[in-house]
Amino acid sequence: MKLKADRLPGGPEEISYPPEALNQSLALVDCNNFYASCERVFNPKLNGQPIVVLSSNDACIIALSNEAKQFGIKVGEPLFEKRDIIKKNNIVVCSSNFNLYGDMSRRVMDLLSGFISDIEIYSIDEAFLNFSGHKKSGRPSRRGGTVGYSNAMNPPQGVGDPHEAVSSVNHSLTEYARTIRQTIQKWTGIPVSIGLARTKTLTKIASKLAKKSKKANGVLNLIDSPHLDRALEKVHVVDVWGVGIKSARKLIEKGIRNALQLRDASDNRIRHTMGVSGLRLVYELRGISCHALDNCPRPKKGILCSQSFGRKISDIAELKQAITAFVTNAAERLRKQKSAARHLTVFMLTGFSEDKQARKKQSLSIKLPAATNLSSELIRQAMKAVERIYQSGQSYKRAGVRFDDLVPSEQTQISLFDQAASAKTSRLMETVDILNDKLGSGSLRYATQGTIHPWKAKSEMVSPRYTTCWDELAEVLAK
DNA sequence: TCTGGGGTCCTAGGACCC
DNA sequence: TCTGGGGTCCTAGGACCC
Repeated sequence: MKLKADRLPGGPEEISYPPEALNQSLALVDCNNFYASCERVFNPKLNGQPIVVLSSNDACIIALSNEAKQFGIKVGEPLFEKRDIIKKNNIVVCSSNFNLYGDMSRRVMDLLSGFISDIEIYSIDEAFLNFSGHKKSGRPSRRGGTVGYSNAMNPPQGVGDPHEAVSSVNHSLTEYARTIRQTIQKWTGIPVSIGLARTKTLTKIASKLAKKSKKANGVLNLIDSPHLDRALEKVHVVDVWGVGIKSARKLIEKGIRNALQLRDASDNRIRHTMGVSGLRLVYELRGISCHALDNCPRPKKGILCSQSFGRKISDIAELKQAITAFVTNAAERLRKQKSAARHLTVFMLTGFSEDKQARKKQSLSIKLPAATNLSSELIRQAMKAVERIYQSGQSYKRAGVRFDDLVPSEQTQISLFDQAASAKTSRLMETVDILNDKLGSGSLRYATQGTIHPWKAKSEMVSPRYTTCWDELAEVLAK
């Protein structure tokens, strides 16, 4: 594909990029060490302490406080490999507590939405904000709010000399970001870093530098900044959003080591090394937006439930119990977003082999006779799949189920013959969902799930669900 | 003996993200 | 002894068609 300067990579050639691809003012708000920070909010004894937070099954380290990072521990490393360092340095170890993190995330995002309506919640601890419309404050946005700053904190609008106006608006944006940062810290206890720039990829870089730099004090504005090139030069190529370890190796081989060199590399070279995604990324580094802000949450395209077992499992009955539980969980989420699946995949993995690398994976994908979100039907199909791929004598350490090819549930085709029975099952599902929502997930279960779960994951060092469970509220002692 | 070419659709797997 | 879980997008290659 030949690219012209004013065409966006990956799109039809006749589409030139829209003017708004060039002059956006975006921000990325990124919570610092989010899980570790959540643990600290309700347990101030942890302030200043090194903390690591574990994945499900207490297996891997998935988050660290700054203090813990200093000991050279990295995200993704298995706990058992770091036991010595943890013990020696009195590092606090927490099992993950997603009830708590999810609720804290909601609080942060609610506050952000109060500041600006054009917001994309990108992950549990990050959101992109779009300030591009600030000169037209008051214009209705797609979400029904207004584009621009909230009234209480409307910054001065630039007037007079256009250059001065831009820099004045830009300055006020930085100040506004500081206000946001202070408010989040004060109201939720979560520290955040904010990066401002023309494209999402550049805001990622800005927020990363904001986090590191003492001078930036948590906010870095790279919009029209004379320091942009120097900033890009500081960022190693593997730290650029969208460059993983595989691409980084290839780029380094070609002498591209930092974000500045990546930005200035030729289109052909990048297209050849990293494909069209790489090209988009490089355009973003040049200030041309290829990843628009998406402020409208869309239904998932696939829904997955998988888990590593607390111990190895070789009994097919136990495997079936686990898979039934996974299907039930994923089907609940499927119905929640009002989708039905046309495709179901069951997979099972052995433990790691002795060379610590290869693990055997068996999987089977089934095209369902009709799109469905009924747990009973999905379980029936999944059980057939288990029977087909299960190998007696094999011991499994992880399994899962995935629904794909999702369609809106009202589009599902039901044969006339099945219509009455299916309507009845749908009503049953609705009731089960309502009750489980009220009484707690898993209160009503299919019998095949069983009542004893030897495959359940470990979670031995979990903190209380301070904000989402009445029995586990934080206690304050008054003396 | 000689063994098209272009198109579409589907799927598995790779790479990446948090 | 002990190696997470939930996603998205892209690509290559096979099957199939004319």
